[in-house]
Amino acid sequence: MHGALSGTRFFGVSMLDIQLLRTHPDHVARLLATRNYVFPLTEFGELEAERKNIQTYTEELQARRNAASRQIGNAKSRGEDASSILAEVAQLGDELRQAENQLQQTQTALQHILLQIPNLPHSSVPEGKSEADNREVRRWGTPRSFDFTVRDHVSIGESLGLLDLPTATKLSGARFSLMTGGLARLHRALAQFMLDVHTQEHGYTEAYVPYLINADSLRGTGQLPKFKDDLFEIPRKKMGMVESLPRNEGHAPLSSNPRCEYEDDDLYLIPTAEVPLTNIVRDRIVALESLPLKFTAHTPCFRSEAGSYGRDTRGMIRQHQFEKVELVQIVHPQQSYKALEELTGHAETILRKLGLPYRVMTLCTADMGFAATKTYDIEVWLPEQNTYREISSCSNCEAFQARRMQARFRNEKGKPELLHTLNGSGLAVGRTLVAILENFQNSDGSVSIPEVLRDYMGGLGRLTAQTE
RNA sequence: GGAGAGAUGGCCGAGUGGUCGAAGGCGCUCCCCUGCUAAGGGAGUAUAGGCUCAAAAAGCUUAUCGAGGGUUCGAAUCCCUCUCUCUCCGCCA
Repeated sequence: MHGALSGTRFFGVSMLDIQLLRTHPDHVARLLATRNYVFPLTEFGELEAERKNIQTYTEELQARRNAASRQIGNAKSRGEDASSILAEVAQLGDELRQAENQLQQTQTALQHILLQIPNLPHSSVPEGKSEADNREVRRWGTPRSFDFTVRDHVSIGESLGLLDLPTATKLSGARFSLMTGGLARLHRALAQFMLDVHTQEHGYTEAYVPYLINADSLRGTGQLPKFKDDLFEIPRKKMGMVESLPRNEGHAPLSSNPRCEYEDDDLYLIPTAEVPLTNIVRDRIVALESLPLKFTAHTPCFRSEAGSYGRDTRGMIRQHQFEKVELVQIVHPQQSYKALEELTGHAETILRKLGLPYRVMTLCTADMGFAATKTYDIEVWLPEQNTYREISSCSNCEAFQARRMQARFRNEKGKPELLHTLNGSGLAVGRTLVAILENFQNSDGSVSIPEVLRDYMGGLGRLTAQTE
């Protein structure tokens, strides 16, 4: 019927608990401010009041119409004359239609606000203004000291003849890589190794997932509608001319659909496997006993990185295409912070096994991603840059994504309840490769291969210029 | 790509304009009965939103039968568009 008015659809895509927003808007605004997000309190308040009025009025009219229609049905089934009720209810039509349109407009306006709001930070997250306020939690490993001049991964890879960035640029453009021989194999070995550790030691279920994904899924995890520019969009070819025919015969304009401005048939290249893995539970009510769900997948990731031109332009640190082994957990709300610690530990395990020094940072309120309530970044030591660089980001999203996805479980009372979702890189493969090249470089230009990877490398102990 | 058939609650499945949020069955929950088990009897069993309310409880109400739109006083049912599933043909790794 009038689906756009349906509460389920409408509030299903809001990100914060709408009740919380209504009852404690000031509190929410204060928390959001710590994320450098200015919540339009006044506008929200006004729209909310308007919504309340119109919705009450609309539903009242609907109730009257429904009652009248029922009477008509009754009368007719008894063979009585219903024309007086019919005439009475006929007047309702215009009024109702108008009210419904108004309600829809208000809902849409409200929706625009709601869709932009990031998640609220957890109380344990340090307040801060920039990444400078992130807090170090722990450090592992000691950066090696070199008795020769350290080189960066580009220089190492190119002099080995295994990394060819100019050719990648010829093939595709800036921010793509071409690796060959032992380096390509090392890259593959890393992904295999990570997957094996997570499936065999950490209890994750390996998944093979689509790399092209729809708008519903991206909305579910929070990439849409706000971060559309960061995505590669694949338009569906519709060659037929049929499309030029009018699609809607009714009066309702297309734009009255609150979702349509970013809803389309197009597919998008996944920016991370978090999207397909987390969306596994979208529109599902899972059994309590099945929790926690733990998935891992090795996938390419595609990012247009529209906002970061000029950062990390050299080398493989920031690419349009890179590989990642992703960890996703779908958990009981009471378990999610414990799960965050575990998941972060799972990612750390990879670095420990590889022997790469790292530190763990708690991101401050200003530096967290859109969907997260709390995030640990794991930063690996890069000797040439003489600093730690992000190699993994592990987040608890609490019910933020679950609310958008309508991902629920049946709780102890048998009632549906929103799940909590977590994700983290375990790890970014390209950056791990960079870290290996730089940390394990030798004075003769070769690179030692970490012990745990040698089985995956056919026993090879080091990459040399001759490495095939 | 061509031709056809479908999409209903946790599951199966009925329902072609009115009292249908939806028969019946299965499952599940509670109660009764039986010494235990099995069988049997009874009751209940969708989700989301809004309003009243300090809150809870409760009450009233709206929406939802793949999605969106239309017709109608009234749509699971009629019309249009889309998505997905199945069968056959073609093509293909």
